[in-house]
Amino acid sequence: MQELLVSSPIPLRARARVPEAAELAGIGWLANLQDEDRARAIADLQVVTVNPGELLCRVGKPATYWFGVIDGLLKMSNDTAMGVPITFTGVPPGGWFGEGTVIKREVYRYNIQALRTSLVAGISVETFHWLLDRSIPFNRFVMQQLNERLGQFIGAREIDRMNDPDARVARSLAALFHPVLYPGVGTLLRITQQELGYLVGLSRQRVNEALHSLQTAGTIGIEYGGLRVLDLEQLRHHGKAG
DNA sequence: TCATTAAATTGTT
DNA sequence: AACAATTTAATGA
Repeated sequence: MQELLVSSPIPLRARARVPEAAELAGIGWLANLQDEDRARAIADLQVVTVNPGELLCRVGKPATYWFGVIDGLLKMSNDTAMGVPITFTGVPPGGWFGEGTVIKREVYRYNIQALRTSLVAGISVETFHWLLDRSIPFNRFVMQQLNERLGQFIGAREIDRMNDPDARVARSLAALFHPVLYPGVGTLLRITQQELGYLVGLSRQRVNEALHSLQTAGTIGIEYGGLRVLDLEQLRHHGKAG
């Protein structure tokens, strides 16, 4: 299995550019804002293409941007004090993260790494706070975001303790298909079996086996370079009693 | 637009 | 981990 290398030829900041109209359309919360607020948000928005293996956030770095995935797939990993990565979460299109640390003006508490070439948008801490101070729709969005993510992290701990690989794959997949946190995903998630292996912590072969088991059960559909959800509730509850 | 080739992804052992 | 089979993307006429 090839290791995901960390490369940084040109700093992300230097590669950032102004987003195109089609890219703005993929940012759901913009539509909630009043015209004036939206204009300011768009004026501050930047996008950057992140290459596979590149780090977007590093633990300990001051939070300067609030990020969202427009296209691609990122991996959020927390390290323990001993440096052993413990929790993994994928961030598919439509997902925004970092609000917790941005609100408190602290340092990032996790690493964010691109699993594949991804297009990531960001607004500055200043604009984030400006919106937080005056826009109720923006506050609603952030609050909902925090609430849903809390539920996900609780679920992630449960997944970590499960020893049935099929259930782990199912529950991790269900998390990626979360309609509120990741509205950009829809019913077809673009992810390879290799990438899913990285997220769940299983070999590609085992992931392949688990996916076929889920497909036979009618829970998902396997497609080239992606997975389609046929029964989200069954995915969510896989491995639960009752 | 179509045919050919290379690259990526999946299926299997 | 290795390999074959399949699907997509890239290339050029």
